[in-house]
Amino acid sequence: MQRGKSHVSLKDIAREIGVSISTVSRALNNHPDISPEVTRKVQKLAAELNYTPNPLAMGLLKQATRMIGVIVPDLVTHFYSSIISGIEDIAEQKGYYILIASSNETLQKEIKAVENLMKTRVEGLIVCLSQETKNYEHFDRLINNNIPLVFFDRVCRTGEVPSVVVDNVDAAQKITKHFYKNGFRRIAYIAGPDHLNISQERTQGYISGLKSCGLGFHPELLVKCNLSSKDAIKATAQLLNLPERPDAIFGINDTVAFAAMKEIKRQGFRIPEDVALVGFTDEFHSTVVDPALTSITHPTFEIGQEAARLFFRCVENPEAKATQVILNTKLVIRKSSVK
Amino acid sequence: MQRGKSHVSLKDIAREIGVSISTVSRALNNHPDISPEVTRKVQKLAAELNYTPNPLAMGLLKQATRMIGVIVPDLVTHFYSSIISGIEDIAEQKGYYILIASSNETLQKEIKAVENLMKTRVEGLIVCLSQETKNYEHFDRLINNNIPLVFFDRVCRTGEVPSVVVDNVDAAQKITKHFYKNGFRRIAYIAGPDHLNISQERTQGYISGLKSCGLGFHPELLVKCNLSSKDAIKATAQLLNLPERPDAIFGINDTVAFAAMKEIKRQGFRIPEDVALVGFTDEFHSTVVDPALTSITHPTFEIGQEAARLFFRCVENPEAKATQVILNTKLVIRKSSVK
DNA sequence: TTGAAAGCGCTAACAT
DNA sequence: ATGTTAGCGCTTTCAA
Repeated sequence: MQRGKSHVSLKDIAREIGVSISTVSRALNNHPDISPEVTRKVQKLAAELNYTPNPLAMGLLKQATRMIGVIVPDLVTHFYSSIISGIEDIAEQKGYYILIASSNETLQKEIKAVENLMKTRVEGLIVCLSQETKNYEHFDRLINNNIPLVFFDRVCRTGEVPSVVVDNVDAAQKITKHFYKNGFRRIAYIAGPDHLNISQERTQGYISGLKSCGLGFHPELLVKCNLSSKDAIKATAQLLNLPERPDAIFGINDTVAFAAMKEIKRQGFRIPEDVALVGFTDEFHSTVVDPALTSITHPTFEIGQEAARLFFRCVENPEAKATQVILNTKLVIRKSSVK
Repeated sequence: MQRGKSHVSLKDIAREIGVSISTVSRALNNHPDISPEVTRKVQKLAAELNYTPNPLAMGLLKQATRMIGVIVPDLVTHFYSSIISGIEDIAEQKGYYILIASSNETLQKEIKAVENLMKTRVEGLIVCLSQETKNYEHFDRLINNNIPLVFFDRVCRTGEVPSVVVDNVDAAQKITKHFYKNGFRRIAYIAGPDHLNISQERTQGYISGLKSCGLGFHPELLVKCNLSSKDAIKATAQLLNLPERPDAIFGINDTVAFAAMKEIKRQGFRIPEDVALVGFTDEFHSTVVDPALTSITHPTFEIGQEAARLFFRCVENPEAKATQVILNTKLVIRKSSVK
């Protein structure tokens, strides 16, 4: 068998059996007009020859590629990998494939990824914004063309675009209260860039959590970083060097939490005796580190599944109005935050 | 703009300018026959309308989809994510996209993944075998049809299929010798399934390493597991419960190394004082755990790049004979193995 | 019950 | 210098 001809087409089957291409097509689709005998013969041969319809031809004809583009800030974080698995799970059930691209946390690569994926004629996009993204023109173009689009975790344009998020305010409150209950009073928070919804919401939960515990908000205990390991270490150092050191820190996400852990240890502080730590992360790594990290765990697989479900709702009903699915997080208490 | 008509075609441009479709095609491809004026006009309009050639149409015509299928045992391990980034890096330069599938370490899903990817008409496959795979029929079908195929890390059919691996024998020897140099004498090894090349080769390196240190090989110090966390914990427990406990352990890969670390700690042993530990892993996690894990680091990104390069060699020259690229690993010494 | 023809978007051989 | 035609694989109207 030759390269480029390794796939059987309707033509091959038609020639072999001695009927027209259209008859073969109908037979394979169980069209009632075709005689049972021909249908049987065609289907038998097709099975033998391992016929599968050419998706390029179908795509061209139906103007539907059955492909979804997925853009994530990075591929090497368990958080995104796991969400992707969730998307894949639902997509597979619908006979769709996903094309994965990484923005590497930069706006420039995100724009490029949108362009490239649209070039390949994906039917739409499922996206988690890069940390740099505060300009949404590249998405507005999709919105205006009514191309299916779903955001998850880091979202924007929530009025027009369906999205999946977790209840960040609640999560951050849970953390603050947990610290309080365990005797910590100088609770610090390492946030991310202001324009990200996750950062804003968690900040809001942090502050309202402090209030409801009767603690004041001390601006010096809220530091920001750009979500990179390096910057998170700097932020942690800044906190540890305060005249009045915090006795508890929580980080906005995985990367930040682990970086904070490294820096706290490096400076010779004990966790949780000197500084308690809580992360915002998924289940995987929290138990590998030492001490095991108390953290808000995300239902990552479900986030992916929900995002995919919203996506197919868009595909099937382009007029439907944008909804937001809010999932709950869980505070899993481990050693890093209990004296 | 309507759904399903959000992409401009040659026809649209042709109609607008009042020339034929082929003229437009030629103009866009800078065909010398076309008058400079028409060429200019066409290219200008194409740019304005954001024309991009329809890859489905091109794929149909050229019988080349510019897509590569990639199958990995799982998506949530940094090792594979990082390799995928490497593949993507080269693929992007060549204008190819990759379609990622996970076998979830099962043969059944691997077969399914091969089938599905072939159905989408990827031009070929880059694969790391699932841990269950010892039957290669699903790949033989590709080989016989001369469909581009490259294996990495866990490989088979190396005579016929190009592959990228690391020097596993050497790596395992390095570990054994490192243990010896640091005063450890009862060196244990947690291997994987026998049929996997990586397991065989590392076992071989382990044994020859022992020999070259003048240590005997004690069969009870070589245990096997199926590469799952759970099984690796069992294997570790088995080692720790030996009448004569090993004073050093190395695990065949990331998952195993981390599981071993957990179990050693859980049983109350100190690392490295009671039991030293070395992992076979990539750089990312080794420094997050405590104590930091000495390990053989894989050049993951390069593995991906090399695999992609081999793939394109197949595409460009289908007759070329299968070569194997062997990359070197590095032993990075951290606290877990030095008393 | 079946076949012929058109068309999805594109290129290339073959006219003109 | 440009247009026409055929064909990549498939479905679907229209004809028979």
